[in-house]
Order: sequence, then C-alpha cells, then structure tokens
Amino acid sequence: MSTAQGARARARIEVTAAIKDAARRQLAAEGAAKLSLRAVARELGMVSSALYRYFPSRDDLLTALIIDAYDSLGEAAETAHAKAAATDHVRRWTTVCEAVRAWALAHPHEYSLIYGSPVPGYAAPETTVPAAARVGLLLIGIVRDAARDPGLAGLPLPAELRPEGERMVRDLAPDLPPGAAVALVAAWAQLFGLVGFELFGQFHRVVEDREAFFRHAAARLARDVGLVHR
Amino acid sequence: MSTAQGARARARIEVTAAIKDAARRQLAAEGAAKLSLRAVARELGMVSSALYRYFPSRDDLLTALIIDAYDSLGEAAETAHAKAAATDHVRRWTTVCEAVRAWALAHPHEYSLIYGSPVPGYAAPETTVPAAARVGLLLIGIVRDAARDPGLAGLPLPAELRPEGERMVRDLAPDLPPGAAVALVAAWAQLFGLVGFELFGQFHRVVEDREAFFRHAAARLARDVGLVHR
DNA sequence: CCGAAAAGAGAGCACTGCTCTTGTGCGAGA
DNA sequence: TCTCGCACAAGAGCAGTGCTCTCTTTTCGG
Repeated sequence: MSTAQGARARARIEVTAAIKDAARRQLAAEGAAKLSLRAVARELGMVSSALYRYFPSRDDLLTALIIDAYDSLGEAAETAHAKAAATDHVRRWTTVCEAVRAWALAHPHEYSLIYGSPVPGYAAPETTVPAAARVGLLLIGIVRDAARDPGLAGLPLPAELRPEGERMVRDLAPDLPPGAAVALVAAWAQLFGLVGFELFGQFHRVVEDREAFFRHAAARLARDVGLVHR
Repeated sequence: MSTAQGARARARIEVTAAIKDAARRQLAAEGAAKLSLRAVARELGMVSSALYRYFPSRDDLLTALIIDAYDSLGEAAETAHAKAAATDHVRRWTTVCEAVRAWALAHPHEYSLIYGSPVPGYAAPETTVPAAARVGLLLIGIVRDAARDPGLAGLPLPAELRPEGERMVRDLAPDLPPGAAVALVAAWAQLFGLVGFELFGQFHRVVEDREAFFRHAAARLARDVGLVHR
C-alpha cells in the first residue's frame, strides 16, 4: 500500500517539504537570484551535498517552487471567486482580478518567479502547465457562464483572427464564442500587465491610488471580454 | 574644453563602450543572470579587477545596460512612429505598439532586463527614469494630438478616480482629458502585458498566430484610449 | 539476519563578485 | 622640458556559489 509508508519514506517527504519551506522563505526574503542551495542546507543543519538527494539541481528546486506558487495563486483566486455571487459575472471577474493583484502584492518574489522574466537559461518544464492554467480556467469559466446566461455582449472578431479564435474554442475554451475567446486571452495577458507594472515599479510617480486604478482597469477588462451587469 | 580630450580620456570612453558592447553580447546570448564581469573582462583581454575602474560593480554595469535598452526601445518606437501618417492616430498608436513588440522579440534578454522582474535585490536608480519614459511620452503625444484633432471619443471616469486622473494630467500629461490619461496608463501597462506574455512563453499552446492576435489587441487598446479613425 | 539501497558527511573543482596591493606609463603643472 | 601624481592595469586572495565524488552510516525488505 502507499499510505502505510515506512519511516524512511515519511522522512523523505518531510525533509523535502522542509527544504521547500526554507527555500520559500529565502525566496520571499531575497528573491530568486539570491536563493542559494547552500544557505538552505545551512538553515536546515545539513550539508549542501545532502540536499542533492532531494533536488537534483537548483533549477529543479526552483521548478518545485514555481509549481507551488502557481498553485498558491490559483487557490487564492479560486477562494476569492467562490465568495462572489454566482450570478453577477462582472463581480466574479473583478473579484478574481483583485485576488490576483492581492496575491501578487503579498508574494512579490513568488510572483516574479512565475510571471516575471524566466530565470537564467531556464525553460519552464511541462510539469508547470497544469498549475499555471488555474487562473486562466477560472476566467474561462466566468465568461462561459456569462455566455450561457446570457450576459455576454457580442464581440467582433476580424476575419484574419477567425481561425485562431476557433482553434482557441476547440482547444481550450469549448462553448465560448470565438470573439470572446480571443478577447479573453488578451484580457488575461493585460491583467498581468497591470499587476506586473505595479509590482515592478513602473507605476512609480505615475499611479498613486493604485487600488482604485486597478479596480477601474479590471472593470474595463470585464467589459472588454463582453461581460455586462445583470 | 570638452571635445578636445586627451588620449587618456578618449581611451576611457572607448574602453567603457567596449565593456558595454561585450556585456551586451553576453546579455543577448545568455541573459542577465549569466552575465559575468569576469567573462566580459576575459573577452576584452583584461583582468577582472581592471574592469572595476570603469564600473564600480556588476549592478552599475547592469544599470548602464538598462538605460541603453530603454533608449534602444524608445528609439525603435520613435523611428517607427515617425513613418506613420501624422493624421491617422489609430495607425500611429498601433505602429508604436507593433514596434515595441518587434523590438522585444528581437532583444528578448534586454526586454527582460527592463520589463521583466527586477534583478536580485536591485532597485532601478532614478537615472533610468528619463530613458524609461520615452515610449510613454510617445503614446501621450498621440493621444494628445487626437484630443486636439478632435478624434478622441469621450472616456468615462468614475468619481473615485477623478483626483487621480487630474493629478496625472497635471504631472505628466498636460492637455489630456483626465479620463484619457487614466485609460492611457492602463493601456500602456496592458500593452506590455501582451508583449511580456508572448515573450515569456505564457502563450505557449494558447496563441498560435501571435502576429495577428497582437495586431487585434493593439487596435482594441487604441479604442480603449479613445482613439477613433479619421 | 544480512545485503542492498538510501541518506548524510566531507573534500574538492571551477566559477562568481569584489578588494587590496603592487607596479607602470601617460600627462598636466612648474 | 622635466617631474610628480594619478589613472590604469595586473595579480593574488577572500568568501561565496553550484555541483560531483568518495566514504561512512542508517534503514528497510526479502
């Protein structure tokens, strides 16, 4: 059986978790670039080489943290979303947007890790894809519900983008009008543009009341994906 | 006089330029995290310590590269913009957007440096501000011209954002309607969200025809800031 | 119970940013 | 024109990094 593990296996997952915890602490404190395997090992009272029994390289540890970060963000978004009235699609949308922003402000270095520039020569492995998709799926669900309800304004789609929109609908967002699918992807990217600019300091001396500014921008994004009140 | 420098001063600026060139090559090849002072020194046939006569630290070298990158992007945008008809504000807008995207795709690591996550514990010094503002100023100019022309649709601004909008107009975009100023800043951030998502791989298996997708999104951004054809 | 596998410890390699000390050649002032 | 000072270069060295290798200890399964 897999539940009744020996002490060995149990210790392994405990140590693995401890390593990730320590690494996450360092990440939060200093950022990804200063995350050091040796420092993590020191904090845990082990020697650095021992750590390689758990993560074959620094990049693998980073990958684990990336997946966790995606999951944490996804869960934060889903939790917030669950509290919004299921009938008000605009409110659902803005709630998710604000949850993303709040999570980013609370976990800046983790946000950088997943939505900032990809680290060194590092290419995110396929493993991260499911976790990365969570927020996107949430947004798709909102727009889909609105399309059914129906509280979705018609969205124009130029002819040259029609194939692309239909492919999106087929591959990732069934039951969505192609125009909404394209608009949704754009809004999704734009949402993270807003968050990233605020977090990375581009709004320095440009936007002061960032809370209100973001709320307004998120509401406009809702309109851009065709969501309308009621 | 400042033009007739001695050989010494001339050598200094030449060496400084050579260091930046070599560093830029490494940056383009491997990314900011792998940019190494020692490797730069090796490439130039000097010893690593000699390099500190020109840049007091690795971060200072990076800062110089950041400023150059902002300038390069700004110049690319301005050059493209100059070729667009001065009367078609939508076209001017999309031209600048596409120039930004093209520059980013051509210089991914430099783009990461300026619009990705800020490196280590590094906070961009004030020196970078003027260079960083170039693209923004360009966009402000377009919207301002449109507001005069008049080819600017009215933009609603909720009461809670009115002070913010008025401050923006006062501090950075005189002669703009407050609603347009707020919308412009949002569109500016959203533009870089689109570019960043494409560049950093978030569109993997999501957007295929990225050229067309971006063109469409940029046109919608133009509409969002109130630009209308003719 | 005992052999295999897993885990930890330690030394070591090649690399990094950065500092300090020691020459050396250019150039501006007397 | 000479000379003193300073900018520059070179080298050694320190503390830190990721990662590998070897050796010992611990633990588990047949």
